[in-house]
Amino acid sequence: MRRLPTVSDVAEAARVSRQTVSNVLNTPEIVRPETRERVEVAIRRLGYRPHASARRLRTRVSATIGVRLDPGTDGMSGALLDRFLHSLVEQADAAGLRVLLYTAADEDAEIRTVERLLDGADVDAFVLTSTHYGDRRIPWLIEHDVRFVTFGRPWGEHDMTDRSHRWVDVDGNAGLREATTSLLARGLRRIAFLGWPEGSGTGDDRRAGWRAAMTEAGTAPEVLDELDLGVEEDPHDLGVGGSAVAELAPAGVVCASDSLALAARLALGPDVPVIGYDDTPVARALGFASVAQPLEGVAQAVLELLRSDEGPHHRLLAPALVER
Amino acid sequence: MRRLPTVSDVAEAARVSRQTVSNVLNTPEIVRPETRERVEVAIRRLGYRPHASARRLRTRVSATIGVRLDPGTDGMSGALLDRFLHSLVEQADAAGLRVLLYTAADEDAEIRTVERLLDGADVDAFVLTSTHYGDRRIPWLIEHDVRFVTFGRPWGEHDMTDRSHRWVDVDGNAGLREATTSLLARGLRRIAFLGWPEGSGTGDDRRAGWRAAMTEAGTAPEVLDELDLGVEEDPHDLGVGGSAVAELAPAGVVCASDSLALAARLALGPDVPVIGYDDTPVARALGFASVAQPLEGVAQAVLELLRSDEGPHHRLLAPALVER
DNA sequence: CGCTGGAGTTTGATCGATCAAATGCTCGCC
DNA sequence: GGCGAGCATTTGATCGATCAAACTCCAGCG
Repeated sequence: MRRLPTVSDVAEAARVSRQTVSNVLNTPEIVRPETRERVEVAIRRLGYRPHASARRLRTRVSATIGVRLDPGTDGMSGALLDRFLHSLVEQADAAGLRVLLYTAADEDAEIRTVERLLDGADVDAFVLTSTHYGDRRIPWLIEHDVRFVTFGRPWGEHDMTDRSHRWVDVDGNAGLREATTSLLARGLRRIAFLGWPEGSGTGDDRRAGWRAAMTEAGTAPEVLDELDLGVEEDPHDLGVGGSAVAELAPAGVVCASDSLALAARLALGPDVPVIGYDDTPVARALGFASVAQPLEGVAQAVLELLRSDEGPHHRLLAPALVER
Repeated sequence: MRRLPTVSDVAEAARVSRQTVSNVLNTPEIVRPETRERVEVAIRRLGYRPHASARRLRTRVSATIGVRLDPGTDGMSGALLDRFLHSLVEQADAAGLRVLLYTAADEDAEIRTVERLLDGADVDAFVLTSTHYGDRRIPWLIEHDVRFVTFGRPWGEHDMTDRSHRWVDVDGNAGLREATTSLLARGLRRIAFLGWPEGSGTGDDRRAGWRAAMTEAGTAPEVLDELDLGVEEDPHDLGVGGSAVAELAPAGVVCASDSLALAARLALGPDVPVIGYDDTPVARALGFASVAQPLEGVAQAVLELLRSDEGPHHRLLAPALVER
């Protein structure tokens, strides 16, 4: 394979110095227009492309984002991460950033991996998904002054407005409120909520959205409690959630996930409207409504927060109800 | 942030030269054991980690694999790629390789991206998924002497035994044969096939597996043709496949995908056994059997083919039927 | 006329590693 | 005793880019 052209080759061809070529690439505004033009022609003619590793060595910037690929996500929303990743890579690319994947069995292993990636100058910022209660990675990253953004708010623990922790999240509360409202608008009153047991941040947030909309519509507290179902999600058995919701004989159901919605749908049949969460292919296939996360928007927000130092350090995006 | 230790720092601490430290890391067998020991102690004490970019600049090897994240895969098997990616990253990490993602809108854009990644020494090998009939990327890669492996055989076009194209694939034919045989073993005879219209490599391969098993069991050709359904898959409407398969009133159905299996299942009810393909969460949730691709095995095979120059240049793996 | 300042460009050093060649050392053999 | 072979280690150059400082013009001004 032929030797690739370097800045020096371009410099020679354009009869300028290496540094001027470098300037044309990095700070074109300080180069006189006619010189710049000459260099740009030479770049195109030689098919020059900067050598990323050489640049990284010198600048100590890798322009690469590390993203962890979670092991566990074997649920129905595995495709969710997939779509998010796709948007992220697409937009990162447009911004001249690369996306490097890594995995780790547990948090400690992840911290070691992160250390390795940072020291090797492979990666200079991280995007974390599926943060959870008491996540040990967050304080470690903050303490080591590592740039990162999480997709998911910090539940509990430290202050949500802490500027050292940048995060982007989707407003599940608003999502369920909208879902519930849409059923209320159809004249339905007895709308059940099928979610997970209390204790998970996202789950409780979604539940609260349903409660708010129902309360606003004048539902009595004891009815609300009756209609509120929290079940452990079991990918191998939809029965639990299904039979529980069938017993209530609700006029409609809003759910914390599409797989719960699937359980409800199968138990209740197509005549009782069911609304899921995440708008997975299952929802599309079975034709029930679902709350869709704006993943492109999340990806965009993540990149913006990673790059800027000013402005807000967190972003809460509204999901959209996909009616069917 | 403190300055990271370099080879020179380690060399000084161990009272040897830079090169000896480098040798301990890369070719430990040529270093005298006691010297090696001293250097290793210094490495641990200083917490030294090689600077990946510096090494890449010098060696022109990036130890990074580029993987394209497809845009289209919005079907039910999007999670498939996800699981494959996870295995790949995990195993690549164990082998000291990194995985970099990229996207591209079309094949030409992908070729340009690949060029950029290669020239920037960001990536030195590629893994391509979802190869299709007449894929222009393959000849380009071969011609430019780029190391790559595809997950998916070359359908049609050039010789499947061509050593310049390394590939790994799953034997869908064997998978459907096994699925069909398992239903035959239960005493069922009228087993339908629900797949895509003829013309797709994977689809026809799976169909052929069903045909082989059925023919072996003594099914007459005209019955076979009657039981053979090819429908366009439409994620928004399962009706087409469902009503077609219901009309046949089969004793069992084997399908080319889980979403087709879902359509069959919904149309026929839980009493007619249905077998899907890909073992997605939907199959698990609804409790129908499915042919599972051995994705960890695929990832392992991909890495083996990428690394070795000897031995076979392609690998066909057998899937496993997951009964339920 | 000479001095200052700034825009535009060039020069030399550097990032952290590995390669290629040179050096020192020990051992065996004539 | 001298010499070549072979092992272990060191030295100097290099990969391709950017940084920091130096240099060259030329306009503006007292």
